[in-house]
Amino acid sequence: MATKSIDAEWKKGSAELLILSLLEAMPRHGYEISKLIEHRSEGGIRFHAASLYPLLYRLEKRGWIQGRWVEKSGQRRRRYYQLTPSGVKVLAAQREGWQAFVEAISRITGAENA
Amino acid sequence: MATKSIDAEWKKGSAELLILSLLEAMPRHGYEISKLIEHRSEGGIRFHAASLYPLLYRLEKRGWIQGRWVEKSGQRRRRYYQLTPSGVKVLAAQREGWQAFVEAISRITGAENA
DNA sequence: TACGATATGTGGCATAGCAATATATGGCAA
DNA sequence: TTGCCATATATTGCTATGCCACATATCGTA
Repeated sequence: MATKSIDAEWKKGSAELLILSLLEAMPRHGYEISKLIEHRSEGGIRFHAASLYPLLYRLEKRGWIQGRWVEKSGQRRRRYYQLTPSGVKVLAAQREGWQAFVEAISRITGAENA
Repeated sequence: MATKSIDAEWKKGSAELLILSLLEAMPRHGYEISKLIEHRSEGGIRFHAASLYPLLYRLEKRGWIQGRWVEKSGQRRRRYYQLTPSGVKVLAAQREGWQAFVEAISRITGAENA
């Protein structure tokens, strides 16, 4: 139970919001993003490489994030992504959308006394 | 904008929670469920027939809901679904899981000052 | 040498949403 | 009487996407 995700299904769709949010403050690379999500959710939400990297390419292709390779001696090359101006706008819209969605779910699942 | 879903992606996975919640108080049929969700979310969340009916079959197959045909003169036959004891337990677990998920998302997307 | 952590990448399968389409009934308007 | 809309359930086929398993590559440590 503790090794499993909170719910694999619910992770879908929220992935973009999570990644864009984490890139808001500073550029980060893929592995860092996956570890951050894992730690902050206390292991509840986990991104697999096979989901994360293709998603990063999609976000970059849409122009929401911009990646650049950083090579430092003593470590494998990393691709750091940062939010583009377009990505900042999308993030704001997604935050609003997420709020609205959570409220809608709340109204539907909790209004059984109506 | 108003004709579009809040976000098609976020609907994924929450579908089961929505349906189980709506069946908690009383048995309902498919079309009724889709209309209820649409109205309570003020059009933000909408279930298409091609998603809803297969989902209802899946839930019934898993033993979480039980359907029965109701035929009344003057209207098309309807299939009313009600929660099974197993479904009640699953609903409780899904409610908890949803809460935990929303909190985890909040921690990840809002902790950029850490 | 061997293993684990870091770091990125991909082929292929399974799931699942949705557009389009179909069937069937009843009410209402042209 | 013909046509259209709302109700109500159902399926086919396309597409998007998550994940298992595997691969590549570097570094530290035992």
